[in-house]
Amino acid sequence: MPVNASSRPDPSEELKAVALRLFVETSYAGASLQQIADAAGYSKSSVLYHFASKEALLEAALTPALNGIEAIFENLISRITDDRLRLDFIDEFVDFLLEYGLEAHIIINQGQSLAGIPAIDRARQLIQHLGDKFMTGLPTTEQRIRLGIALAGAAYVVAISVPLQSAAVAETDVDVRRALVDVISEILIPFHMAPAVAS
Amino acid sequence: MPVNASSRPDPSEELKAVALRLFVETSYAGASLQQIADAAGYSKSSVLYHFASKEALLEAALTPALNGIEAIFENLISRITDDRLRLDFIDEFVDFLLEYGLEAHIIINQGQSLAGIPAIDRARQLIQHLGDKFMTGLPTTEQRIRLGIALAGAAYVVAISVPLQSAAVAETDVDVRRALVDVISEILIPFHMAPAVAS
DNA sequence: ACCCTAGCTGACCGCTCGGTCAGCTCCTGC
DNA sequence: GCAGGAGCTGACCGAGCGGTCAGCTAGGGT
Repeated sequence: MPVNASSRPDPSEELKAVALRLFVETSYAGASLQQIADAAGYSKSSVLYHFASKEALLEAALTPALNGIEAIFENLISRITDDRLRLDFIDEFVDFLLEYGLEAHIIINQGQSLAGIPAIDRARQLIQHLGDKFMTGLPTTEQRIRLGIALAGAAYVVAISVPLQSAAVAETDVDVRRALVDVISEILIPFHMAPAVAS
Repeated sequence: MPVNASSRPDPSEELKAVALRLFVETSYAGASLQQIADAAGYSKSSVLYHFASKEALLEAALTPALNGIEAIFENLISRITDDRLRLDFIDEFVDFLLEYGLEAHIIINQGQSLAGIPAIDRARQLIQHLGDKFMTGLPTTEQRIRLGIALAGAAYVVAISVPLQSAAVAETDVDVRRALVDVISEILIPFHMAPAVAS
């Protein structure tokens, strides 16, 4: 057989997926290579055959998500200064979260403790880039909190709700997607208005 | 001297504070007793003299926050069905976050992996209690996501911004508090309306 | 002067961690 | 049919983990 049947998918992909799940559930430090190997049905040695180290496994697991978010951040400035483009941006960001919720969860919640790992540093740089650009000309406390709640809140909601369903990405997903876009848009819409007068 | 001067505060309190910070920065599994002891200026044995185990240290560090949130959840049903009371609730919740941001961060982001530890289980039970009551009669996908983004997003924003300033809880804190209350209220206000028609 | 306890510590324990290595078993190209 | 590499594994390593324990040192009560 050329590729392979459903019995045993690509071991590397399988390991990355299992590792990702455990890194989220137990934290990077808390998930051991032995646990990952057991959960994937391999030996610890086999994991280290496919990936040079635990850190390399993390990097490999995160890389696709990083490439994805980097693509979304292309032409970031123009995409957030124009109201219609900003809605497009939110749209793509939600799509990104739904596809890479686990990766986002790791970067957001464990990024600080994993500083020094190239992939993590790259991710945090991207996030800071986003924050800087988004805030350009709007550096009030409320704006900062608005962005933080919208993006971090959305990332959290997706990360904890995705593993509950895993497969079956049917109608539920459509509902979730639309609700996410609606709520995030609502939170971030006041960005083009005046400095937000408290009621 | 009856209590003690600023030179050496209560060792237990000091250890709990240091442990809390490291549990957030490095995760519970990733923060070793040795690191905690070093950071607090004690030996590992001394930490285990004050707290029977690493788990007991975590429990002791989280308990005040749990008592605080439990008090806020008193009469939860009446506080969220009435619009004015709901605003009071949000008000107190934000105060809680500003005081116990680190504890909230641990419970939200590491609660799953720490299941089995009594204090954590109690915390997760409280959160589920909140979710159940808040959703009563409003079980749409959007409502669920609204609540998740508002509360988790706020908790995240507070948890990462608090350690940056630590002391100096001056005017900045007032700004942050007001912004948090405004944004959360705005997100949760539609809760008393009809089942939320998409635009 | 005495003891006793609170506070703290270094030495040590069993265990698991991430990582190395020699060697096993297939499958493929020749 | 056999050489060779890809895939995988168990045995093993030093290091660090959480936790135990005997013992040191003050200081207060009597």
